[in-house]
Amino acid sequence: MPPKLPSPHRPRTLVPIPRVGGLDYDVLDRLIGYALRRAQVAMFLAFHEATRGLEITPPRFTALVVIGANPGISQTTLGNVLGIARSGAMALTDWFEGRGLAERRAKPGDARAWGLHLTSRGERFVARMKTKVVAEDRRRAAVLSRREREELLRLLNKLAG
Amino acid sequence: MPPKLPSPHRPRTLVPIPRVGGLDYDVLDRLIGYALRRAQVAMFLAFHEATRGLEITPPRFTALVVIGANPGISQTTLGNVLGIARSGAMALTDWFEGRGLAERRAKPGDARAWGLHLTSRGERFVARMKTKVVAEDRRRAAVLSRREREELLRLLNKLAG
DNA sequence: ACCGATTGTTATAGACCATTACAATCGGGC
DNA sequence: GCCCGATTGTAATGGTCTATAACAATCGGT
Repeated sequence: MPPKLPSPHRPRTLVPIPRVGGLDYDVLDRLIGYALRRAQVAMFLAFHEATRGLEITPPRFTALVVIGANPGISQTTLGNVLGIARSGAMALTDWFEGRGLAERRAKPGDARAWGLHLTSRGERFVARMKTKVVAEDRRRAAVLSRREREELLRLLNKLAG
Repeated sequence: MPPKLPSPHRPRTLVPIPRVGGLDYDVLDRLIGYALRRAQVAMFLAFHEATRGLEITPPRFTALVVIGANPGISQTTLGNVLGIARSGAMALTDWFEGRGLAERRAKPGDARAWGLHLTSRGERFVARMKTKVVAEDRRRAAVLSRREREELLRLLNKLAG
């Protein structure tokens, strides 16, 4: 058997959080936080599956979508949207520029900040990504009825504040 | 102003994922995965708040609860429950032993595996933790009605598979 | 014109987790 | 009773993600 090639990027969690038979979960079964975590890992793995080979992670996906929908956005704002520090937003931006997906352009009226924009290659890439990710999200959520899905979205957003 | 002491352990995300006004979220608003992530971060921060000073993270909490409810469980099984590799389960166990919360005991009938058990100090610690975490989970979920909470739990578990 | 705030940047450190390799032990088939 | 593949715990290593701190350039209000 040939040696396994190292994956170019690895999801941080590789396996779903299982429900081990015959085990007492005690209070965990009553915690929304725990159920949330399990569901999130499941959806994350689906995401990773859908974007296989694209080297895309959830933060990268979110960032690209946000840049695409809000051209000229600053790195600081991008960081705020993602809930990460500015240095992290910068690392993301570097990564995008390194692959020709997005670029920094001078911002008229403020010489400190850059405005972020997708390249045309980035536009195509994001469009393809969105299709795949949305399809996978739908597919994974297909265990729920349309009504349940709407309800879940509503409850989650309420919870997120 | 006195220099800020380094926190003994830092949550990986320090701020909630906000909803930035005037921003176009494009397709993100329709993705369950994204809503899930936002809700999870919010609950995680609440968790971190509730366990302030205890140096407890969600995996540590889960592990201690599971050990408490299933004394004699092996490290490998613990890893499976958490969805992490054996080496990670071992690091957790070391951490617990280092603080006198849990211990490895020889397992009758299998000289390879250890059986994990809470110490009496661990028992008290877990009891206190459970109280705090459950209370905080309830408090945070109080934006939902009882009926909504039940429904959310059901939908999340369905999604997690 | 000055001064506090903001922006991007760099360097550094820490937490978390997987991978790999290894030794001891187990257990089923012969 | 012995052998061999599977399992368990362990140690060493590396990668990824993110925060923190410090810095220079720039902005903007007083």
